Amino acid sequence: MSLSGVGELGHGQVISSTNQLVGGVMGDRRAEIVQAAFRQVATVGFEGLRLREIAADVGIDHSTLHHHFPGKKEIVAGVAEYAIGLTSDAGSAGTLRGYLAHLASLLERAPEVFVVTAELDLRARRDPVVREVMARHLANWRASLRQLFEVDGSVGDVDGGVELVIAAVKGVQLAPETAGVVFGRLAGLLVG
Amino acid sequence: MSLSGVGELGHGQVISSTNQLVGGVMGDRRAEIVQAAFRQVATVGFEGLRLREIAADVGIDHSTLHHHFPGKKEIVAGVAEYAIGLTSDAGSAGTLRGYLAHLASLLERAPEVFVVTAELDLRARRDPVVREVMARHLANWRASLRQLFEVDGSVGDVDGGVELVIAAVKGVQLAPETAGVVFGRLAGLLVG
Amino acid sequence: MSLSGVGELGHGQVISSTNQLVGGVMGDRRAEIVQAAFRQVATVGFEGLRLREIAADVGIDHSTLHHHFPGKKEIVAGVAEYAIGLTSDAGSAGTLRGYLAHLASLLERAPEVFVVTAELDLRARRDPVVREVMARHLANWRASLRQLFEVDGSVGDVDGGVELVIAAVKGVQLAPETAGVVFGRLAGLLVG
Amino acid sequence: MSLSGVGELGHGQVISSTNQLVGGVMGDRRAEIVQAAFRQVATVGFEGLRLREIAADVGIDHSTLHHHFPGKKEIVAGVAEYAIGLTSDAGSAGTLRGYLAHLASLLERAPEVFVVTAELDLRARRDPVVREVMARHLANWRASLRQLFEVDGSVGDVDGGVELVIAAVKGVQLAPETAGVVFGRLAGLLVG
DNA sequence: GATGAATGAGTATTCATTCAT
DNA sequence: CATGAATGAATACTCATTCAT
Repeated sequence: MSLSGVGELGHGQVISSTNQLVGGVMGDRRAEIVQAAFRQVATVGFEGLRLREIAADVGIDHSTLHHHFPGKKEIVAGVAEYAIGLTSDAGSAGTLRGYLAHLASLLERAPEVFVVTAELDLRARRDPVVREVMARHLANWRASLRQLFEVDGSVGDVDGGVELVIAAVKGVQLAPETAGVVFGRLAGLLVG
Repeated sequence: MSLSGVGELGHGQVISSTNQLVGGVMGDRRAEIVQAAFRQVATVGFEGLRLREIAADVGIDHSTLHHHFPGKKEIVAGVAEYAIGLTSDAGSAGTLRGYLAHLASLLERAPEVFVVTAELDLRARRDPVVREVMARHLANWRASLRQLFEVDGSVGDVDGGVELVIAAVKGVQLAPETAGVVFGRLAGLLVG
Repeated sequence: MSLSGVGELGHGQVISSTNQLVGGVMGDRRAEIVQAAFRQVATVGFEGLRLREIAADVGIDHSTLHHHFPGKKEIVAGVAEYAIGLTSDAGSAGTLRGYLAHLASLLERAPEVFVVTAELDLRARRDPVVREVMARHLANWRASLRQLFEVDGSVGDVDGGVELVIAAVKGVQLAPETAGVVFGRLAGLLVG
Repeated sequence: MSLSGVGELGHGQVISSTNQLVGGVMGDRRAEIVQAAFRQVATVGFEGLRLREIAADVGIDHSTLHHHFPGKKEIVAGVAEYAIGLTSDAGSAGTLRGYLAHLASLLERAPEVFVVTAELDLRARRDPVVREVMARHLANWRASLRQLFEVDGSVGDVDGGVELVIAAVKGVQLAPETAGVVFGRLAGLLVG
């Protein structure tokens, strides 16, 4: 994998050629809209997400959004897909310690990714589409982590370890400044 | 401690005589309103919090809310104070293992407390009043946990352990079904 | 007459023994309320007149106002009666020049009296009660002025002179800083 | 000058091509809205000005108003600009007597123009935007009148005369039926 | 007389969405 | 594709008034 893409979250840029967000190659405008929405969510949450702001950010009229997406729901779904795409490539780190270090670095470089993920976790409780996306993501995440534990030759309760890592990562999302010490302690406890 | 009060979160009930939310004994109606708002947030989030719904839940006209609270902001602040009051009595558990067991039980009995806390964590990013309440709560939480670690005679990185527990609890808030295994693993790692 | 009473417009004071505003000797509280309302109108106009502000100014609960006045309409009527009482004693000045000098002085000492009168002139267009009060006041004013013209031995169009004085006074109400020059020119033209 | 435009204040009509209210050619809808608001103010004052009524008068949904104006404040500002535009062409009358005759005629044909001006004079005390518009208008008015006095070869206190005319016009605004006699007397006194 | 709780009609404003051009 | 006009339901908040205590 590569968490490449994160670095290109700048304003107005187009995501990579792998942006198959809603079932096909996404047009430039669609990608721009999703990314603008992503930035909005990172700033004001889903609570403050406004189509007019998204449109203004992209530089088009707000009614033009409906030429690219049927409605707000679909844009939110696009944000969910996009956000998990930015964190889902966990496996390639090789070791648990490497993975945690990678996450800590990402938290520092692009904390908004984790903020949006936290927003999505909450929204998933009410929005079936987001719930489905997040469930899929969680399954992948669990599988990746289990593999990592096995590679590490970790003994003991693997399932518990996996869930603990997931919980710690989620819990650290909203307080990035504690990421270093939390991941450090976690790695110390899990892999010695 | 005692997380008493949690069990009485039922619809329309009045909280106990210790409900000193804003610096004095809160009137019955004010408490009812805050609790109704709390329930609403647990269900639809701050995103979906509507004064009309709160009023309907309490059984009064929505304009009467403004007789008790100046506006929505103050009700939200009341919810924040109320919610942290329900989880802040951590210290009395005696041991870290006991504390985690207690939290697991609470998560099962009253998961909405944790959902609201997660909502508050996100809202704190935009709402200075909520941010202040949550910061105060976090400071107390840290102090309680540090004490718990010392009582346990825990060796090693106490600060890291405290932050790890906090992160794990926050991370588990949104997936209560993993609480048992996560807390079990965590206790196993931290206190042997 | 005497425009005495103007000096007693201070906060909370009771108006003179002639305060037969709505048909009887006005109780202290009623007078306080009317005067507080008068001050409010001088500041924020009828547009911004709020019963709660009046009550707060008097120092009572806003619902208590309805023990003294049936409703807002009646308080407004009281303000109208009170305001014209403060300017209606025109005749005693002896000469037109003296009267105009007197008005200029009053405009300087208590400009709010004229502001409220202007508000009343506009409100009279929509409020029959105020209209009736102002019509009565205008009739008295005309009679007083006509007498003044006759005493002065003024020749020429007396009616025109009277109406011109009234118009000039009304026109100057909202720009008190021009009162001196306007009244000076007017006196020069009318009485040589 | 020409106070043309006044005659076209009828319901729903579009003002002439010279309606440069906010610095450019105003869209038809914006002009319609301002004119409807103007009519409302003439009838019920700023005190009774309601966006819903304006919208109903224009024949659009009340939320559509916000597509053309950010809020009520801006509509009020538009009314101020519009109203002074209807009376600001004073200078072209040639003589003071001609000017006063013109005003008397206008007062008879379109008294609402003067009612709104009186409302604006009062509102200017609380609304900075309106205050600025009215101050500008007053300065122009004074300059026009001074010019008129000079053309007439008027002797004596020109400034006093100008202020007296202004006061008389303002004072007559609320009692149009006295306009004839007041202006007649005024002309008699000022230009013999 | 006085108070606090409650009401309900009303008020500007917001916002996703639709539609004709 | 894109725009601007328009919509209508929703939203927090206001305020005079009523009523039980």
